[in-house]
Amino acid sequence: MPDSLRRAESLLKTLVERYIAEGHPLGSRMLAKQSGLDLSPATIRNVMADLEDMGLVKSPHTSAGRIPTQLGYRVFIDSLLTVQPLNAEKIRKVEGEFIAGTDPQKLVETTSHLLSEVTKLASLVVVPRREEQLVFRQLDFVGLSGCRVLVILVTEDGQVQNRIIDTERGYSAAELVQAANYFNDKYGGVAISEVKRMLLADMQRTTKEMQRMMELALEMTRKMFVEPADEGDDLLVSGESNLMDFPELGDIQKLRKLFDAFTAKRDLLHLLDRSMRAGGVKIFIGRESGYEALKDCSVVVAPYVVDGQVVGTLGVIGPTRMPYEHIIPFVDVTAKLLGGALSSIGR
Amino acid sequence: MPDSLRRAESLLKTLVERYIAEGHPLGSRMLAKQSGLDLSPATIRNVMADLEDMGLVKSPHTSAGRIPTQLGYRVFIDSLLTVQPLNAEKIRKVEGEFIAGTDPQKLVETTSHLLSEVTKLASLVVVPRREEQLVFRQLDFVGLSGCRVLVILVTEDGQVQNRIIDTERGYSAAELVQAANYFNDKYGGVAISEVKRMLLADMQRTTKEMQRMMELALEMTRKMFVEPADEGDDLLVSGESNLMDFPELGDIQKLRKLFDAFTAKRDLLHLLDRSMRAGGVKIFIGRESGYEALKDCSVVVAPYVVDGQVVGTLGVIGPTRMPYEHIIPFVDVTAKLLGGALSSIGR
DNA sequence: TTTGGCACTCGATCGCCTAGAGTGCTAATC
DNA sequence: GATTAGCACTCTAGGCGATCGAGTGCCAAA
Repeated sequence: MPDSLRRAESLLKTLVERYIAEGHPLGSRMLAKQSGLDLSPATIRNVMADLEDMGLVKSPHTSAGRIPTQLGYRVFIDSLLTVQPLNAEKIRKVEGEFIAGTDPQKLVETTSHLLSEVTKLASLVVVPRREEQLVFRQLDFVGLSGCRVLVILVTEDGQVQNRIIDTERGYSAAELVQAANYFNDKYGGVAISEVKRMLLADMQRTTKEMQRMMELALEMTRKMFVEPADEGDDLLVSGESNLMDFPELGDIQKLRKLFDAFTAKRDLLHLLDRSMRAGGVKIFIGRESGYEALKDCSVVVAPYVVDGQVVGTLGVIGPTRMPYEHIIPFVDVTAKLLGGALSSIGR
Repeated sequence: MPDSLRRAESLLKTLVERYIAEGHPLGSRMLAKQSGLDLSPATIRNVMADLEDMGLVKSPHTSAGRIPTQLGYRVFIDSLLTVQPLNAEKIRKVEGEFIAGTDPQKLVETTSHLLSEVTKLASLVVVPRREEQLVFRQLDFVGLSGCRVLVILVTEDGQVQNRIIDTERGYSAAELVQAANYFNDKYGGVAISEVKRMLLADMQRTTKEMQRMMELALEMTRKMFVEPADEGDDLLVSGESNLMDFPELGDIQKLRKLFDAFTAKRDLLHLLDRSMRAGGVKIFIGRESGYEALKDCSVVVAPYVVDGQVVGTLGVIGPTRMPYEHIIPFVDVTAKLLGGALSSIGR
């Protein structure tokens, strides 16, 4: 019966919409009025019973109307949601935040704040530190006290990483410059991962003639490249405290778990990594994320693309009951804008 | 009557101690047992009435025993507290965290985590970015796409700051190297604030002969140095979620205000700045901090010293009811250790 | 000065009740 | 056969009152 099915869908839609907007369970009476279907509460009740059998809605208790289940949200989002396109003015305003001439780090931070500011949720941005995608540009050695040397690594996209390392012996400023030059000539423009491999190979067959200068360069760069640099990607979170405004997260215990997840980052990073492959916006509802701490939350994320390559992911996290129709397009355009801004730095 | 006064003090001391430990208001009966003074509850009640008159204790309601007031805590800390010295083993363990060969940024982050980890409170560390104290060491220019140049600034203490700037025209790699050399020779070892001043002066009297090379160096460094760099000091907060475990901060509204203060940072920075001058550990109890959001919190901070100069402040923030006798010495040694570790990098 | 005694206050907890919202089922209606 | 009205039932929220226990303040005795 496609007719009664359509009706059920329509009712589910208004139920989810109203629930998202108000936060109260919806009774048959209310739903009859809101639906615009001109049905009596009794009929609505029958439909709701069916929806409950299908696992799309549930009631918190006997006399309390219905709220969507996780599955209900899923169906709503997948086939019932009518996304509100951002109006041009708003896009313009957001675009203005991505001022061109800034370095990647700043750009990513701005994006993170923008996301949480506009959505009033917590925002997540994965900062790509994945070496596979970075291309080596330049290295600098700066002698510090004793045998310590500060190594500064610049990649093609303008990221700067630095690290202090201990060397076997002290080196003069001239030696350091020479070593850096040697290194830069040899490896400039090579992917970091490749540099790593070449270094390892070079270390094996260090012949006498290259010894002098290589020795130094190798010693220092080994520590920089080969030893585990920073634990891979990094995650930027902001607007966490926005989540405290939602009554469904009012339980301090839940909140604590959530905040701990923000600081631990590991699980979240893994979650965001999963959505790197997919093309557009991806949504995890409640337990779909696979993490207990997020069971009352939804995560809306989109990968962003620099020079045709997916390099990172960004998105927001909030209560399951969030205004998806606004959040989804916003996350979408933000990802595109960030990708664009980052691409323009590279070249 | 010094005798009855001593008694009152002793009672206040045990009251504060017990209250810090248990969190419940203390009644006369309980206090009589705990005090070890061999007095009847009735007598205790009289003393408590006096203490209440003095504004040192109060009762939440008529039949609920007494808790310390802000003033009570103050008196307790100033003259009654017996600080527990850290045992040698613990110091050793903490010392181990300050591995020598790391850069300042990492060191400060480690300290921040250590503080919150050990105290189970939220930790605060002011990262010194104050230019007055930084000494210029080296500059690098890395050409990016178009007219964009990445400027990398290294200071004597091994800090690295970088910034992308837009220039008037594109420069060749050789030009960039030359300009950097020129700049490094001229300003190496000079305090940043001094570099700024000299730059401003030089820009005025740019004579022809220096023009060639100066022009470039000036253009780029003007943006780096003269335009407001990063908004001054930065504040590192960690372990915020520890605060959610305290029932006295169980009110979501309060918590929200507190967390907002952490992200806003401005007020906190100002507060920590105030304690830069003072020598040792400084304690702000409740409203003493002057900020509404902190009215139920205490802040324990100590400045840290690098090469004889106070450069920053660190500490913890938690509920007024915190175990001061452990927190205070811990903050104290942490400040000393961080100062020491940072000094050893400088030279 | 200390203490015992006593009246009093107040919060917390429990049980009870009611009002209201909403359901599910059955029988009547279209 | 689908829809609806009617009705009994369930459950929550909130108010009311009683009781209990912890603790105070004060007074009079020791």
